Amino acid sequence: VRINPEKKEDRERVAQELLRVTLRLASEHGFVSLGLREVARAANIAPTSFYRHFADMEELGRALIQGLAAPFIEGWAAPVPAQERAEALAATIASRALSATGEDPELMRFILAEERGAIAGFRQALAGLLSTVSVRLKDAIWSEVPGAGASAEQAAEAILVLILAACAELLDQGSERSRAIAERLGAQIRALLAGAGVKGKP
Amino acid sequence: VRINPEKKEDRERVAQELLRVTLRLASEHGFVSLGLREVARAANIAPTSFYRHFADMEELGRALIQGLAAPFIEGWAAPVPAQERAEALAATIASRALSATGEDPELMRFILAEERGAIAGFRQALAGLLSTVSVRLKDAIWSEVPGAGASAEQAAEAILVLILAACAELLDQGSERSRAIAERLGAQIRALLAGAGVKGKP
DNA sequence: TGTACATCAGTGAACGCGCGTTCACTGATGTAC
DNA sequence: TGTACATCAGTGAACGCGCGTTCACTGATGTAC
Repeated sequence: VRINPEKKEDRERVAQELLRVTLRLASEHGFVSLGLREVARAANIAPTSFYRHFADMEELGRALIQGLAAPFIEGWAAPVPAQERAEALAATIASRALSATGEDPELMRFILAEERGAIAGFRQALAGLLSTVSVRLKDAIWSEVPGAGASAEQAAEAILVLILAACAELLDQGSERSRAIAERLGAQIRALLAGAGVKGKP
Repeated sequence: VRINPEKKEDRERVAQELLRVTLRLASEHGFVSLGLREVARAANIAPTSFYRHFADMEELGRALIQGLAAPFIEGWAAPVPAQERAEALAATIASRALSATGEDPELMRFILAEERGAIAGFRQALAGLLSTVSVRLKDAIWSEVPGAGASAEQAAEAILVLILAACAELLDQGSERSRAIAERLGAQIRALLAGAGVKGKP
């Protein structure tokens, strides 16, 4: 029994719509407050049709993390040709995260909220995704400062935390303060790297 | 019409019980998922009795922030005799925040979750409470490093962000890793202060 | 001191409503031969 | 090519349930005189 690619596309489109609609509603009331009927209503499907895609809201939440949050976050630390210096990598990740916040604020709100939220499984999943970013940063510092040791990891983790905080502030403050937020983040990152033994531009 | 202090105590006791019970349930399912009946049930009062204390869950949430979160957070930066050095102040705030996390994890979870959560009013209220901590830290840096300028504020805000992230990790990791978390936080703070021009212990 | 009245936290009954879930059905599409 | 069957997303009706809220009442306590 082969599958019609056209029908498969239809099915996928509805599932994606459920995910996007959930992000929109979650940015207003919070994911845990959402009900199956509320989401189905916003996606223009019958409540019972929800079950054709997800067993319940928890499964939908997991799909959100694996299907939308994961590529979103992994994109921040995606490789860039000819960029091996740790400070430049940190600046790139920061810049990408801030841009991503502007491009998909609802997804960013979901990530920031659930990273600190009450659902332990979501916290763990998001921590895992975010750790791949800080690990990449740590490796860059490590290779640049041979004797860095644990301080490379501490610095990398601190930088990621500062980046997320800046994204959270950007979400609330609006884009008119985005310049100030980006500059402050840059200064914080440079201070941290200096403290970890990474020298700035000569 | 004077008020019987004994009755007033009773009333206050029930209200406090509602707040504590809400914190407990919120740490399990998230504040926005809680219903009035669920909270009343856990506090052993009839659903209708809830209205004797709060108009709705939103008002209870505001009381949580003003009544429990505010003194909790303000305690971190409470003055200590003979402690003017910025690095020592930062270490004190960090230590107090980590201890507070161990002593009242449910309140800490609430603060961390709602600081990033979907309710804008809660985010703003908590940001205001937390900013008093970073302002105190900024002042200490400022008075110690006269030429610090904006970098004092940037460093103070970064330190607070790192402290909160450490508390979040402590909540999840359990107390067996508390030593490692505290030491990493200390190293991150020292690195940041060094980058902001604050010299470590001579 | 006694009596009448006011205050107020707590409560049970009752309401209308939206929820999650089940079920049997439709209709479009694909497969077998 | 035509016919019979399989698959499957979508749906409306229906269910039992818990929700938020209103109302009138109780009973303990305080106040007035």
